[in-house]
Amino acid sequence: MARTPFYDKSGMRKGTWSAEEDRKLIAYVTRYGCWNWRQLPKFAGLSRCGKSCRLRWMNYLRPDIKRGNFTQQEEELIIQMHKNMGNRWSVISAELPGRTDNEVKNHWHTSLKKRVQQMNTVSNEDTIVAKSPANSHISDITDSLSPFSSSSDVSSTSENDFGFLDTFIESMDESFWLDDLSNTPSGIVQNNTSCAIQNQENTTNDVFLVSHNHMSYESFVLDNDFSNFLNAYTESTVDSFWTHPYEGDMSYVL
DNA sequence: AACGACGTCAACCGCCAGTAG
DNA sequence: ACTACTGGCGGTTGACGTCGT
Repeated sequence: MARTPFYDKSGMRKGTWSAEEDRKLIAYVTRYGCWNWRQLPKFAGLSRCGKSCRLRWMNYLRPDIKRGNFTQQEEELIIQMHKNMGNRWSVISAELPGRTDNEVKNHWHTSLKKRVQQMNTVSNEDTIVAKSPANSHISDITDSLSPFSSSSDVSSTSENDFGFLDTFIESMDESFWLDDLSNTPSGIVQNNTSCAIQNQENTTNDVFLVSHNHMSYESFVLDNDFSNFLNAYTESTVDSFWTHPYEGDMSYVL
């Protein structure tokens, strides 16, 4: 079911994601968030385009994704909403907690579409669609849906595929979140802070990230941009800042 | 056992809207 | 007003699994 991995002309990897790539993406997004999908693969050490990373995260790796078979309740809701608004998959999936638009779309094309067509053939009346609750009742249905509903049939395949994730999460102790930040105090950037950063070992090839209101980030390469960073942020308040080890060609980063 | 037809779904592609400069 | 960039959306593809002959 997966596409054979290959590299395109520009050296970007395409096709099925490997477990190692998944681990890198999960580790990075969990730790730093998705501040810029296009830049993210460079920092995460992935030879993927940002679009591919976003898709992989949104459709497969997000922790709140519900897996397993669709319940009858979910299917009825999809049929009802599709009747009302057509192929608005993102809108429909928004009413199904834990389901992605891609998943809903696939399920429609592979299963529900034929079912609806068959029902329409059997009866000239609108069958189950007409009998389903009107739009005003959709919320009643969705209220009972949960990403981790016990009614969902979680397949063993999914469990096997995500075994590495369980191991990964188990290995995440407090130091996972604090190790870099503990070396570079966050908050107000002061001269002694800069000294502390400069005195760190192996910072020559580090990228330095500054967060603004947890909304945007700015990056510096320590050996080239450090004076710029000091001019811009000394004695100013920022949410957080930390170094990010980067192995490779630094011209690629900027 | 071998083969083809069909089903499934992760991943790709092109397009569009929103936003910043 | 224009351009470039980015994220998001929906349509489509391709490879593997399953089923029937």
